[in-house]
Amino acid sequence: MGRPPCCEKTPTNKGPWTKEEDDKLIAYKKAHGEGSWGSLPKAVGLLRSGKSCRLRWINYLRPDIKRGKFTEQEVELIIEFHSLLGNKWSLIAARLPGRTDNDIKNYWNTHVKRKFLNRGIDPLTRKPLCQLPSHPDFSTTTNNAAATTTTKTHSFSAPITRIKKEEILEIQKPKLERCPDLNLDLRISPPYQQNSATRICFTQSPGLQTSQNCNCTQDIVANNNNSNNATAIYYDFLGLED
DNA sequence: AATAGTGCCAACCGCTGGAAA
DNA sequence: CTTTCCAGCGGTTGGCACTAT
Repeated sequence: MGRPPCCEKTPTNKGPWTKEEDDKLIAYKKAHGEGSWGSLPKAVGLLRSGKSCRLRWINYLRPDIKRGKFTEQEVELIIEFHSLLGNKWSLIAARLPGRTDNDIKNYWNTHVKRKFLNRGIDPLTRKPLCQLPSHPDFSTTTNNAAATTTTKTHSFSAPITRIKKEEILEIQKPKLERCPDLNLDLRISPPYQQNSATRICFTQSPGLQTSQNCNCTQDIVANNNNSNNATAIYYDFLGLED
């Protein structure tokens, strides 16, 4: 019953790839392009699983892979996209040409994450560690209702808390003081708006030049002149507005 | 020079969702 | 509808390279 396997299950090699294995895989991909990873090892003559071949190709052998250190610009983008997308490494990688999800994940875990932790900031929530339930100091900060509420709803509605770019870059310098007096809530879903006429301006999302592409300001003026109460709300997705 | 500690990254593991039978 | 396979993804690990003592 069910779908038959596309290929035989044979014992496979594990561990680091040899030059010969790489060459075989590259030659096959050059000749055949995209194909079934399941049947590829047998076709190529490799004692590897299709999964292993796919990983090796995507993370290392692909011709468009960019190797070497991440530039400052790339690091900024990673931080920005991570604040927006979370640990969706493949989505972040799709926005950084030549970089793989594995690369980005490794870079995040070995560089950026530690820098957040050094500053006493939870890398995932951007909240001070002392405000997290698992933190020893948490009980001392939970005396008010706001502190005890764990918000799982993410919204772009203002007021959005901002992490300034300088703030993030500053993370590279380890500091001793912890739990800075910052509200670092991340809000990433469209807001609920009672007023259906309210519009959202997305032009401050990465890659768009606000001044060139956004005409919300003019619209507001026009709408106000027409006295129909419509408003445009600006959301800085990543809280990085200077 | 030897050893221990740390950082980095390639590769593996396990899970999930979609497609096929 | 159920079962199975496969591709893709995120988390984790093993081992090499480098640095500090």
